[in-house]
Amino acid sequence: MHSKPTMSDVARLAGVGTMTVSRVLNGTVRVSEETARRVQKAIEQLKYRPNQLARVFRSQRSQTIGLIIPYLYDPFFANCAHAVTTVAKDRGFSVIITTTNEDPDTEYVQAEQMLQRHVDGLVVIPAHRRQSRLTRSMFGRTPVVAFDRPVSDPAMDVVLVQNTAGSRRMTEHLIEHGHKRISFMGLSRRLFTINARFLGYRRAMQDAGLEDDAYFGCDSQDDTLQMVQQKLRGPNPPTAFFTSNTLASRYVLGALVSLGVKMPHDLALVAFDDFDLADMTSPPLTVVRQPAQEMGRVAASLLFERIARGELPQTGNRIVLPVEIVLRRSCGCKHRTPVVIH
Amino acid sequence: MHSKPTMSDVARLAGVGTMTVSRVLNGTVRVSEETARRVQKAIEQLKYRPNQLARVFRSQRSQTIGLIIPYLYDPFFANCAHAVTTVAKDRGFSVIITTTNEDPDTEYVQAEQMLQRHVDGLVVIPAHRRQSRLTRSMFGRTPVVAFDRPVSDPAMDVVLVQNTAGSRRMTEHLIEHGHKRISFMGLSRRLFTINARFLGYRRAMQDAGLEDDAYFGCDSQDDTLQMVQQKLRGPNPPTAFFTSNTLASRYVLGALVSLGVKMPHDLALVAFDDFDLADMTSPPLTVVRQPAQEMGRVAASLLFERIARGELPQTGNRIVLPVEIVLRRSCGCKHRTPVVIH
DNA sequence: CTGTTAGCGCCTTCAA
DNA sequence: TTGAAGGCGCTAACAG
Repeated sequence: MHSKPTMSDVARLAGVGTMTVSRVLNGTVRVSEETARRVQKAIEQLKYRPNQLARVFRSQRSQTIGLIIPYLYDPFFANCAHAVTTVAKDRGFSVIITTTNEDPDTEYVQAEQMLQRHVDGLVVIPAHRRQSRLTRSMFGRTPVVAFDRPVSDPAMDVVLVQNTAGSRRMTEHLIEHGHKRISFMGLSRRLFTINARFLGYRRAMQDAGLEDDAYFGCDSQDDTLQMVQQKLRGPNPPTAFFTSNTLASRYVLGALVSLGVKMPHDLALVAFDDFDLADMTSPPLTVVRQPAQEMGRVAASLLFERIARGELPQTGNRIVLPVEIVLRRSCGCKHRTPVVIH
Repeated sequence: MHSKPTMSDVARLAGVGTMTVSRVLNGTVRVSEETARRVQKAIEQLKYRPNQLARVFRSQRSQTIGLIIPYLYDPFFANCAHAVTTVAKDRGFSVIITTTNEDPDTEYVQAEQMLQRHVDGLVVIPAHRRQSRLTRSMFGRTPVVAFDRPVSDPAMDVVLVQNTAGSRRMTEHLIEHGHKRISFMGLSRRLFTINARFLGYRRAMQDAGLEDDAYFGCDSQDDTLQMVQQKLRGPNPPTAFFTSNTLASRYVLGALVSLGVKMPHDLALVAFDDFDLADMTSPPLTVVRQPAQEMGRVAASLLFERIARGELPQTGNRIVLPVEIVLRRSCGCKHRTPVVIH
C-alpha cells in the first residue's frame, strides 16, 4: 500500500487547487457550494485526513499542553491529572503526560523535551521545592502553571490549597475535643505541603498554649511502627495523632491497628488528605479533604487563559483553594454519617 | 524578542552548512572535531534547541505513543497508565494521554485525533466490549495494543489478566471454608472483566454442585445496600459475598458495615482487585490481586516491539497475566499477615 | 568530511 | 471565488 493521501491528491481528484481544499477543510473563507461538494466527495473517496503534523509544523502551535507530575500511582496526583486531561479534551487540546518520580533532573529533561515539541503550555506539579530546577526563564514565551506546590519564581502562576489553614483548623478541632498532646506525623519537612501543614498544626498548638511534637520520617511501615510505639510507651504519650498525608496515614493506621489500639477511645487520629475508603476504616477517619480535581481544573483553566491571551504575567497569580474538614469518627465525634465543614 | 534560532542561524554563526549542524546534532556521520567544536559553540551561544516539530514532520515519526483509558481517577487504570508512561519515558518516547469515560464515541474521536497526530503506536483500554468502535482497519499501519479488556478484532494484540481462573480459585477458597451460599456482586455483565469473573465464579460453584447467585447492578451505595439487605433477610441468606471489582467491594463493604454485620464471623467477604488500604479495613480483605502496573508494562513493551519491527501481526498476540490470591482475614482465614498464593 | 538541492504537507500571501 | 508560489525547519540523497 502507498502512503496516506495528501491535500494535493484530494485537489487533483476534485480538479481544484490545494488551497480550495484547505479552505473547505477550515472554513476560513467562502467557497462556492458546488466546488465544496466536489472537494468533500474527493475527501471521502480517498479517506483523506489532514496531516496534523504538517499543520502543527506550519503554525508552530501544537494544540497540545504538557503535564508533568511526580507519579500516577498516587491517587491524589491521578485525580489532578484526570481533571487536567478533561479540561484539555474539552478544548480540543492533546495532553502529553510525563512522570518525574520527584526527580528534579528528570523533571528538567522532560520539560525541555516538551518545549522542543512546542507544547502551547505546561501544567506542572514541581518536584520537591528546594530542588526543582524549573525557572520561568527556561520556558521562553510558553506559559506554565504550577500547582499543588509553589515554585520559587514569582513570575509563574501557581494553584495551591489551604494547607496551613486546613491543618490549623483540624488541629483546633482535636484541641476542642480536649486533646493536649497531639503528635504530628509526616514524611519530610522538605516537602512543601507537609511543611505547610506542619506550620498550621504548630500555630494551632501554640495558640492553645500547647507544646508541639512532630515526627518526620514516616517512610515505611516499619519506621512508623517503631516511632508510634516509642511515642506511646514514652512519658506523656500523645492522645491524638495528626497524619499529614495519605501515606503517613496509612502507616500510622497500620501501626495503631497492629498495636491493638482502640480508636477513638484510646487515641484519636485525624489525617490530611481524604482517600477512597477512608470511611471504611475502623473507625471512619476524620480528614482534611483537598479538592484534587478542582485544583487540576483550575490550573488547566488558568493555563488556557494564558494561552488564549498570548501574554505572560509579570507577576504570576497565586490561587489558593479552600479545603474541607470531613468529620467522621476517628477524632472522637459521633456522627453516624460524615459531617463536612467548609 | 525574535523567534527561536534555527539550524541555519547556527550554521551561519559557525560558518558551515546546515547539514553539518544536523550531523553534529544527530551524530549520524562523522564530522571533524574542529568543525564539531565550532558548531557546538554556536549552538550554546544561540541557546539553540532543535525544533522537534520540524523533525517529526520531516520523518513522519513522532516518537510519541497514544494512551487511551477510561478514567484516571480509578487507581487501577492510573497504575496501568503509570507503567505505560514509565516504559515510554525509558525509550525516549512521549505519551499523549486521553480519557474516554467509557464512551465509545469519545474513544473513536480521540483515537482519530491521535492518528492524525501520527503517533507511532497506541495502547488502549477499550470502552465496554460490545460498544467499542475501534477496529484494526482504522489504524492503518499504526500498531495498537489493547489491554485489560479484549477487542473483537483478532488481528489486534491484547494483554489481559486471569479473570476467570482467578475468580474461580477465589470461589473455591470460599467453598473450602465451608461456604455453600455465595453471592457474586458486580456492576454489569456487559463489562468484559466482570463477566469473565462471573464465569469463573459460576464454574467453581457448578463444579462443587452449588447454585450460583449473582447480582449485577452495584451502581451506587444505596442500590447495593438495598440488595444486600434483601439478600440477607431472604430465605437461605448467603454466608459469603464475592465482589467483583473495587467499586462493588466498596459498596458491599459499606452496606455490611452499616448493617452491623460482623466479618468474617457472621459473613465472609472476598473481592476481585486489590486496593490500597484493603488491609486496613476491618477485617482485612482477602482479594484477588491483579498486576496493574505489570499489565501496563507488558502492553507498552509489546507495542514498542511492534513499532521496532515495523510490521503488523496477522494474528494478534493474546497475553494473559497471572493473578495472585491474597489471603487476609475477611474470608475466614486467620493469618496475622497476608498470605499470597501465586 | 562537507555543502547543495529538494521536499515532507500545509497555509499565508498575493495575484487573477 | 480561486490558484500559484513560497516557505515553516529539518534531513535524505547526492555531489564535491
